[in-house]
Amino acid sequence: MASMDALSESAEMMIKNINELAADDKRVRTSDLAAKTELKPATVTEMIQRLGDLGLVDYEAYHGVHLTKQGQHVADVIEHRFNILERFLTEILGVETNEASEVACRMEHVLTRDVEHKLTTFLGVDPKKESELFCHKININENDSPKYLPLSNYSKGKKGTVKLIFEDEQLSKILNEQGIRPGNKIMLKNNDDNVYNVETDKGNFSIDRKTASKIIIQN
Amino acid sequence: MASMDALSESAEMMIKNINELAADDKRVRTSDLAAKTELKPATVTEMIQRLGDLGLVDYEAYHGVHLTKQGQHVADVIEHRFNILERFLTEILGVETNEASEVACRMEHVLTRDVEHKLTTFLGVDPKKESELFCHKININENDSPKYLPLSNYSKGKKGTVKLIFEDEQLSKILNEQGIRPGNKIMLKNNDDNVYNVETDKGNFSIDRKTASKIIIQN
DNA sequence: ACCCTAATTTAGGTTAGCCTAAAAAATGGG
DNA sequence: CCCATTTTTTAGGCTAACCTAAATTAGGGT
Repeated sequence: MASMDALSESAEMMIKNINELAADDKRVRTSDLAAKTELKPATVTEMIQRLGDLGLVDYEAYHGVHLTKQGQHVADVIEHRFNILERFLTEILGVETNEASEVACRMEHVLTRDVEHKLTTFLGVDPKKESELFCHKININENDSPKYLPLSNYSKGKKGTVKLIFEDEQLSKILNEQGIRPGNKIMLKNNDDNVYNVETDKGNFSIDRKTASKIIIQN
Repeated sequence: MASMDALSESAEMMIKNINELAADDKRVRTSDLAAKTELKPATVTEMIQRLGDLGLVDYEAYHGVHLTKQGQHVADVIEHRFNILERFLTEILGVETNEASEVACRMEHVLTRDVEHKLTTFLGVDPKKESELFCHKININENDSPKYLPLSNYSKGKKGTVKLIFEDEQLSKILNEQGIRPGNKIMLKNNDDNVYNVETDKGNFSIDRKTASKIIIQN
């Protein structure tokens, strides 16, 4: 199977265009591809022959092309990458439509699966839907998923980084001064049911359980 | 003047590498470029001769190259594009460093000025600093500043509506319970470089910068 | 000052991706 | 069912970006 990453931008664009011209299951004609890509017919012929050799299209001389299952998969991935990039550029950055679609069309060829997946998550699309595009499931975030726990749930000796503090400003300020502020590393030295002894870069100190439950730590 | 957009990825990479090897004002040697780019010396010679013809480097046979003012400008733009792309990929999307830097290295060549500028604003770098790179100032975002910004980029007292939260389910859930969920209104009460104090309908709390950068607010 | 080695360039080859012009195949109207 | 027109392919050429091998230049040691 021809790996996606091996394909040139030109080859990927050709596959994309074949896909976009394929109404029903009809074969796509050389001249239509030439018109859409703004390439000369001879160039298109050359390209689709190469894609045929790679098993990405079913090419028959004088009778156009049709995406193979493999080719269709490539087209789907590229289309999805284009869509999320375009959405990111317009919805998040506020780039004007035409420019967004040009830039997305260049960027779609250099995304990796992981970046694609994370950008998809960022935009709020169900990543499960997306990952169906891939034969073998990807579980990118399974191993490295951070664990967020309230300090009150931490076990002795565990180290982590303060992530959030749910509290009024006053307490926040006090904790702050003791080195318990979002972004700082702390370590739970030991605790009993009511008192949590913590080490921060400012030294050691103790917190009651209720307060500890409002300090969220990421390990 | 050779327009940036006319340069191939290879040519831009060569300029980037010349820039990175240029200590003080010393001329950069062919062999050092060959080592860094993993190209053969003959290929490097060919390239830098072409860049010389374009007026981007000052090439003297057997005596290496030096970026011209024009070439330095190209290098600065590319470096900046790389930096913001890398920051976006790691800080916002959470892409792992090595992969982020590879992807950024491919994407840096297809960004437009407008996208570069808007991404810079999104990441919270002073766009004035950036625009010094360009001979003629661009004021793209002065009127139409993007509607969506990470919380980390908000200014004190500013109110907005939570739009997206990019994070794993666990953190999402925690934020949710505190009133930080898409659709809810929040207000940034104040912040310093690392800690953001936010008011929601559930009360006040504090967030670290990295987390704040993943909460996208619409004003 | 001279020579030897390392660095560099030149010469010539390859491939992908474009082109034009000419040849070949399909197709449809009479 | 045939041939004129359109479509497609083949043939041959070009450039950028890579390569190897051979020729050339630079520079340090004696």
